[in-house]
Amino acid sequence: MTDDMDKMGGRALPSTKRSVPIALIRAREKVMGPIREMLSDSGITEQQWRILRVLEEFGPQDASSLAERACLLLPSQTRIVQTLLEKGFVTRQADEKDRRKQTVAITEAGRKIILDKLDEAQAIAARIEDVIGKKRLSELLDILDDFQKL
Amino acid sequence: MTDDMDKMGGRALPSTKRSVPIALIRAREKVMGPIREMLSDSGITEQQWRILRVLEEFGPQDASSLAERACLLLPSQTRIVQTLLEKGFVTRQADEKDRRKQTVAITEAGRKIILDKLDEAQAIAARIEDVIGKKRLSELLDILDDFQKL
DNA sequence: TTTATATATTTAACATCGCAAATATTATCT
DNA sequence: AGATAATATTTGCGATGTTAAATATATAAA
Repeated sequence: MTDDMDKMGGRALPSTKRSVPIALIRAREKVMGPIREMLSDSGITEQQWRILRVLEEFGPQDASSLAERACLLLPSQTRIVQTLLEKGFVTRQADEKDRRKQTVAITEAGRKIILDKLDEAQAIAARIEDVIGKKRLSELLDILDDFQKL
Repeated sequence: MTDDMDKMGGRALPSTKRSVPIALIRAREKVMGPIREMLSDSGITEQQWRILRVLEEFGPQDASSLAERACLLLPSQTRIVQTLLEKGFVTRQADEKDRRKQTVAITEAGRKIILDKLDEAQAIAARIEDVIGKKRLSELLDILDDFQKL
C-alpha cells in the first residue's frame, strides 16, 4: 500500500500520469506546437484559423453553428469574429428572416490565408499520421467521439 | 471531386469533423464539465485542482517540475500558485541550495480540499470508464502518450 | 575575481476561456 | 394587441493561455 493510499484511507484517484484530462491537454499542446508555428507569421491565432477553416468547409452560417463546429464558446467567438472582421477575413450580417441571427462568411482575403498555409498544414497532418499511425489515429478519433456521450 | 477540392486544386485538408486538435478540445470539454461542476462550490478552478493533485501525489517540488506534471505553462502557474497561497492551500519557499528555485508544497487545508472531493472525483472517473470502456480508455491514454514524440 | 553565459522564475501584455448578466428579436399565450 | 416566455447574440468580469521581456541566481570562462 502506498503512502497516498494510507492518507486516503485505502482509496485513491488515478495517478495524474494516467489522468484523462491531463493526457488530453498534453496531447493537444504537442499537436498545436507546429500549427502555431505555421500561423505565427500570419498574425492569425489558432482559434481564428479554426473559424476560417469551418467557414471555408461549411460556407456562410450563423454564429451558433459556427461556434459548435469550431468548438468555441459563443462569447469567445463573438470577440474573435470581431477581430477577423477588422482584419477583413470575414463578413457578418444579420439574417433576413431572423434578425437575432448573425450570418458569418469568409472573404477572399480569408480564403487566401488558408490557401497560403495549405501545403504546410497538410505536411503537419501527414506527420501526425506518420508518427501515430493511420489506424491508431482513426481509433483515437473514434474514441474521442464517444466522449460526447458523457 | 468536392467543391473544396476544386477550390484547393485537388488538395484538401482533413475535414474539421476529423481534425485531431478539434477532437481533443471537444473531448476535453466534455470531460471537464462534471469536474468543473464538482469544484464549483469549493471556489477552486480546474487548474488549481490539478496543482493540488500533483503536489499530493509527488510531494513538495520546484516550480518547473510542478508545471510539467500539472501541464501548465510557468507564467500561468505562477499566478495560480499565488492565489493558492492566498487561500492557504500551498506554501512556497526558495530552495536552500539553489535560490533560483521555488519549492511548492501542499498544506493540510489543501489536502482537505482533495479529501472532500475524493468520492465525487472517483465517481466521475468511474463514469468515464463505464462510458468509454476500460480497454478503450487504456488504448486512448497509450495513443495520447505517443503524441509526445511529435 | 570579473565578465559572460546559462538557468529558474516572475512580470507584462494581449488573446481566449468560462460563467453570468444584459440586449435584441422572435414566438407563444391570453 | 399586449404581456410573457423563449431564442440568438453580445458584454462584463475574473482566470488562464501564450509569447516576450525582465529579474535573480548560479555556473563557466577569461
